[in-house]
Parts: sequence; structure tokens; C-alpha cells
Amino acid sequence: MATHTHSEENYLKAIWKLVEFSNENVSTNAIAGSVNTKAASVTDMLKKLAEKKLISYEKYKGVTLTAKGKRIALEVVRKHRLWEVFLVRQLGFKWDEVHDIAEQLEHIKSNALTDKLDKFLGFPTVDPHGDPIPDQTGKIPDQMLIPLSQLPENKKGVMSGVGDHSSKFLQFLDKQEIHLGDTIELKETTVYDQSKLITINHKKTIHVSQEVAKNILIKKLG
Amino acid sequence: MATHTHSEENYLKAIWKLVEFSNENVSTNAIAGSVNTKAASVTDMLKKLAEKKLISYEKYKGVTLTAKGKRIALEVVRKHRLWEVFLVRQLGFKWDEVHDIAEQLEHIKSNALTDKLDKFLGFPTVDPHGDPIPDQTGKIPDQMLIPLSQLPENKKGVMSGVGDHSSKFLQFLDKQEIHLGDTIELKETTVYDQSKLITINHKKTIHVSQEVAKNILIKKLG
DNA sequence: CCCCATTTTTAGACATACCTAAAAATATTT
DNA sequence: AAATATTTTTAGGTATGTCTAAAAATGGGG
Repeated sequence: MATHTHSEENYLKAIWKLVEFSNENVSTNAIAGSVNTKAASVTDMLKKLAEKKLISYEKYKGVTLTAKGKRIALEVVRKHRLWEVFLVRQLGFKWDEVHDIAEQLEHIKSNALTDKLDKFLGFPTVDPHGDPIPDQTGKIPDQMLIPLSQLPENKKGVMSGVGDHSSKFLQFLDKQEIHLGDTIELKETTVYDQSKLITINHKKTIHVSQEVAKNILIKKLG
Repeated sequence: MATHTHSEENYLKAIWKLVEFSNENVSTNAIAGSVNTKAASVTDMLKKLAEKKLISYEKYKGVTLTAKGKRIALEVVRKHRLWEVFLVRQLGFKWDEVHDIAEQLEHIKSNALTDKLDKFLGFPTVDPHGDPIPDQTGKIPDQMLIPLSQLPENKKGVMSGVGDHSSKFLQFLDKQEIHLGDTIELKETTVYDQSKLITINHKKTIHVSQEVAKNILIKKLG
């Protein structure tokens, strides 16, 4: 059973997220941004990961994950998100408090632990931010979410995820009382600045900027 | 807030256990045995820990913990034992399966996490092996346990801990159906080999070797 | 009290994962 | 297409934590 360092796992996870988002080869600089290091350090690590056949890498041409690399990345993502569910649901953390702790917990090595935790939590499919949780085999439920900014006028949807995971943004949503599961209807888009007038749970009507609307992800309703 | 590496924490915990057990300065070799390295590596680490004022160390004279070092060691022990409770009580692991996982979890850094976990578990005072759990301030409940081998004949006590934490021994106890909380009465000691005849919960009577009796820790009753 | 076995420390290396500075490759502008 | 800007890689170095082999200190037995 091959084992990987925390650092390797962090790189694989970062690459996975970047590939997921862009669907193309990932640049050294982009990775450096994600894992908070310098490009030179990334190059070092890419060589090592390529050596281990976890990424396919050609100098100056960016990287993608191999099947093996993707499997590892998804295991880490699975653990991260399961622990987030635990921290919020069982321990009472708020959704903006759990990221850093889950960043540590995601590296705990024990398949038995991951699977028992999954069972204990009742096999959740999404984490506290609405992000889907890969199953044991690495399969991720497809969510079909669109940003609130793309919801047509007078259409309803369910608030189901966020595009920005920063505590700042999450705390902002708390303050506005916009929560996962809320029904949101887009009443109108202001032509001038693209800001949106929305109704939450058919009760409160508020105004959100386009920037905010882009980062609220919606599951469309019939 | 000073932060410490996993390795430093492991050394401090090992030193704490050795001091606890022997009540005297701890030798380089003893530490090497505990943390599974070579004496030379230990010497390197001792220099670093002394530098950081976590141990008091004089060449060739062994070490003890400073107050600061002890505080850190006890935090690690606290986390280790709380996580063991979680793994056994909430996730359904057996008491012989949790050590390696807890060795990893004990290094997760977040006071909020430790305290919320403690609360979630109902502020347990002992872990699944009967070892006492230090509180937030590092205070450890004194247990006053004696090995079964020292229990007087025809005296009763409650099985409350183990001297040997190896899975082998724990599994052996499972097979003999000797569990934490059981009432044990020492019926007689065989003169020939010091083996013991004991009654468990006033029901089953079995024979255990002296070696085993030494590693079963008892809380004396009246 | 001296010799010798044991323990501990030092010296010199190695792997991981970072860094800075400079060189090389690629991309963009004019 | 040449010049310039940006990105990426290489080269060389640092810190952590490990190792082996050799030197130094300790401590018991005769």
C-alpha cells in the first residue's frame, strides 16, 4: 500500500480542484497559488508526483491527474468533507469555522475510520457548504447547480452551494440569513449594476450585488 | 502562540510517560525505544527541545520535562485519549483497534476542537483502556489502581485498567471475557507459579498467569 | 582504581519540502 | 519577426528529522 505525504496529498487535491474548474491542464503558477508556495517549489513537487505516476506532466505544458492521482485526490476530498459534516453536525461548529480543522483531519490515514465516520454520519452526500461528497469509489453525485446570477427572472430555486468558501463570505450569508436549503426566487435584475432583488423562503425580500449572486449556487426547480 | 511539530509532540509525550512511570530522569535510550528511533536521533531532538525550554537536559544525565513541556505533553495525551473514546463509543471501533488512529488524531491543532469533542463525549474521565483523561488544565484524576497480582486473597475489586496496551493483550482479555468495569475477586494464588484463580462478576471462575495478573489493574473495593 | 562494556554524543550524510536568484522557455506586443 | 514581458525551470541553499559510524563519557567488576 503506497503511502503519501501530507504535502503530496495537498498538491493532488489542489490539482484536482483546478482541473475540475478549468477542464484543462493546470499551470505551475495556479498550483503555487492554491497550495501557498512558490512556483519553484511546485516544479520540484511536480517532478516527484510525475515520478510516482500520480500526474502526467510535461515541462512547460502544465499537468493533469492520472487515474491513480485522481483516486487519491478524491479520497482526500472525501475525508475533508466528511469531517466537515462531523464538525458542524456533531460538534456544533459553524460552517465558516471548519475549513482549517478539516484540512488537518483529511490527512488521517485509515480507511476503516473514513468508512465508519461515513456510516456514523448517515452517508451524507453533501458537506456543510453544499459541496458533494465522493463515495468510497470516488464517485461524486452531480449537482447541476447554477449561480444565482444566471437564474431567470421570476424563477425559483433552492440555495444549494457556494462559489466562495471564505469565512468572510459565509459570515456575510449568515448575516443576510441566506442558508443552504432556502428557496430563493429571483424577482428582478437591476439593469444598471446587475444587482438582484430576491425573495428568501417566500418571506423576506432583499437586494444582493452581482458579485454575491455569482457565488450563491442554486438548484433550479421545475 | 508557539507551535510544535508532530515529532516534538511525540517526544514530549514519550518523555512524560517515562517520567510518570519511573519518577526519575529519563535516558536517551529509553526515549529511543519509545519513539522508535536511534539514540543519535534522540540526542538531536533533546537539544532542540532543551533550546525551546520544553525539557531540562544535561548531557549524559537524562531529561525531565519543564512545566511548559509537561503542559504540551498532557495536551497531546488528552487529545489522544478523547479521540480513543470517540472512536470506540461513537464509531464502534474495538479497544484494540484505536491506538494507531489516535496517534494521528492527537496532533490535530485546535483547542476549540478538543474542547467541543470533550463536551460532545460528555467529559469522559477515562479512555477505553481505563487510562485517565487530563482536563483542559492538564489535571489528571488519580485512580489508585493496583495490579491484580497485588490484590489480597478473597478481596474484590473492579477491573479498571491495563498495564499492557498491546492489541495482543487486549484481544486476549476479550477472549477471556474480562472487561473494564467487571468485578473481580481473587480466590487464590497458586504457590508454585503465582498464577491466580479469579471470579469475574461473581459468575465465571478462571485461571490467569502471573504475567496477565500484573497487567490487569484493579480499583480496590471497601 | 583501572579496564571494559554500555550509553551517549558528535560528525557527516540523506530525504523532504521549502526558499531565492538566475536562466530558459513561452507568450504577448508592437 | 523582434523585442519585451511572463511563466517555468534549474541551480544552489536552508531547516527538519532521520540515519550510520566513530568518538567521548559513564559506570561496574575485578
